[in-house]
Amino acid sequence: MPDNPMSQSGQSLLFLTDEQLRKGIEAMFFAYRGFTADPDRILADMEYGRAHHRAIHFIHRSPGTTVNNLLSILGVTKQSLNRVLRTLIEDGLVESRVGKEDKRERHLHLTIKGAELERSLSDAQRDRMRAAYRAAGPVAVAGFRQVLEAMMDHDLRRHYDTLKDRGA
Amino acid sequence: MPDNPMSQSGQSLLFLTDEQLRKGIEAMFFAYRGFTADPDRILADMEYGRAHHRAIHFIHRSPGTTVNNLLSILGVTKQSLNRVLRTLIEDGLVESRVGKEDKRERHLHLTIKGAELERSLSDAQRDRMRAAYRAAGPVAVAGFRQVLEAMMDHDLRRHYDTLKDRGA
DNA sequence: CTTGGAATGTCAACAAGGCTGACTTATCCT
DNA sequence: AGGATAAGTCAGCCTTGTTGACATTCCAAG
Repeated sequence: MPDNPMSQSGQSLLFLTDEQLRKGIEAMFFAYRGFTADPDRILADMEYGRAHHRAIHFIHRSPGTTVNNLLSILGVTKQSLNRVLRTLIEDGLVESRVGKEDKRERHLHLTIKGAELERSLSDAQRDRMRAAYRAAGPVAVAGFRQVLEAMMDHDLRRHYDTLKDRGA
Repeated sequence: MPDNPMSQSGQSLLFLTDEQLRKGIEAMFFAYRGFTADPDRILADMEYGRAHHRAIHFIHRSPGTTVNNLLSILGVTKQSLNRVLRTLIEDGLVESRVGKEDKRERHLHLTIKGAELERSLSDAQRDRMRAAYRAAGPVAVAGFRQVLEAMMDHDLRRHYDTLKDRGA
């Protein structure tokens, strides 16, 4: 069946061509813009940016996480994170509690107000994701996740997997 | 077959849960970091950044494109693009030719030197993409593209489609 | 044919959010 | 007691986004 591009041989030949790979690269670029567009719009009205969104997301995801842990998840420097964290704490969106076991540590939690913002940001982002999932269907979604997971750096993949199954 | 998560009913119930959507969001976040990591490493050694990479990519992709067209593809202001473009032109990676029909326009082309950098950047990025594609397989790749395409903003999707099939 | 508006591209100045490096404070652990 | 670790801070830099003002060119209405 040499004419059917979906045949085994056709698949194995075509999906790794430079042309296919380049389309994948451009798809990532354009899709990521869409992915961040809705939260960005919400944040633009406040004095926050994408960095605040990321911090809020992962604090919500791992309540009580330490600054150090957040640092390695986000992959930024401590100074960068600290600037963001300081404004979030000052504005009463995030609470920093001295560690009970180890008093050097600070455990981060969202306040009610912080959880509200997290909710509105993730609602917006999930709405788009849901529409994309629905349009593409469950088989496509499984493939989407597989490729993304294979694309991650080893270290980030570890963080992703650690978060992955909590509460699933 | 109520126990098989891959059954029709299981699929249609599970792939749109908030939990599934949140995992997709995190997969996008971590995968995008991997996606840009290799070109970023190359660029860090020079005095360029990700913005230069994007400009070079799309000039390579659409030789002779105007500044205005590039602007709407990249979705930045013309001042932002101009700064990047100016350094690329000064360094002899990009050539800007006054339009023949409309002298207000500037048509952009990569020089030999520019094409060499483009090559090394896209080689690095394609290598990672190829490994991910190979690991996930052709069916997953098709799904990956479907979900990403459904996630794009309408305007960006138009640009993506316009680029999509040239030379494929 | 000229003149005014629209379009294209350039320059100047500023802000967000990355980065490095040096340092302090508090705490833990050997 | 003393080194290692967690967090926070200050200073200063770079990239890359922003807005506003401006020059050039085109085109169409008077």
